Amino acid sequence: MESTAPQSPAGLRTTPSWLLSQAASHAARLLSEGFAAHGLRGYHYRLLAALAEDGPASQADLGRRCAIDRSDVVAAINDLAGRGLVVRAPDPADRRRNVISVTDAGAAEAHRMAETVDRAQQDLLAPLSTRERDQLTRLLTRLLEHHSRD
Amino acid sequence: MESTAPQSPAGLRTTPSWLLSQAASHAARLLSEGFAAHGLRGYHYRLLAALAEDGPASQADLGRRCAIDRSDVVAAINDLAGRGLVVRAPDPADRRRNVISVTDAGAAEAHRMAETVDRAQQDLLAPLSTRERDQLTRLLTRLLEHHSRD
DNA sequence: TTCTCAACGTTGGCCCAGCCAACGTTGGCG
DNA sequence: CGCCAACGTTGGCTGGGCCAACGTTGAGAA
Repeated sequence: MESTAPQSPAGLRTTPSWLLSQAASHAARLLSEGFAAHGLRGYHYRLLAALAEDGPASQADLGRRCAIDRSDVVAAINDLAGRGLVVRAPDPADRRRNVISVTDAGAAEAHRMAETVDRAQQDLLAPLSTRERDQLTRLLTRLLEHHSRD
Repeated sequence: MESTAPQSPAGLRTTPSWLLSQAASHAARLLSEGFAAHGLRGYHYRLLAALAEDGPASQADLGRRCAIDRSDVVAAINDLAGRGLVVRAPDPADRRRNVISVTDAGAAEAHRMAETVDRAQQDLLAPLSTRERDQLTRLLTRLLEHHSRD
């Protein structure tokens, strides 16, 4: 009885929602292992990448761009600023706001982390051919488009 | 500038791991909304379904079958037993163990919840054709097979 | 102008899922 | 008999996400 697979009930195991959640959890593990090597987490990268791509922004803006609650942005920016990857400065034009900008070190780190992310994708998709990867991406994109009509 | 999508940096938005996690989170939301109508949660259903499918088992066994930590099984079985969906009895053959069995009410509830799960799959996959659903399932299964070589 | 209301950053807290350590109890094997 | 493993149970920790409240600041209405 030392059988192999300790998974869920058969009924669930073949269910698309279950497959999705399992696959997502493998992906998350790969990613967070990669991020850990940088001493950072997923949301740090999201913020850093958003800043590197679209330029400086207020914390609230950043939160909206990255779908991170503004209260959580505070702590994450503290971390990034503490490492010199990002600078927090009061906005002279609106004293309610802080302007967050990437430093050179931050841009470099963002670039390195992007490579880490790429490697994780390779690992994740290893068993699939290029064509199949495209298929998967296309299907998932269709799903998301449909389900994010607000 | 009231633009529509408040998502992640462009670099991530097209990344398979990101697509997966987003799709999985939609799926999880659909499922947990469905489960909420039964006053239960996902892990309750996993346990109940495993019991209904494969018959009575000890808590440790159940945990292994469903990939739920044995400490979490305790509370979940408490809930299920409190609702009369399940019975916890000492195993006469091994006094370390409890034997958990579904009651008739439990079997009925499991059946109803399975229908709820089915509906959630329909909602989730609504934008895809039958053929595409099969493709998606096949691709995800391949991914999981590859990544769960222990 | 003054009043009112919204947005900002920040603190603190809650919830959910998953994981792990520890304990006393019990069984099986050397 | 003695040791070790498995059991159920308690308690606690982590990571991620969400929400409420507060004092500050800006902007539009009366």
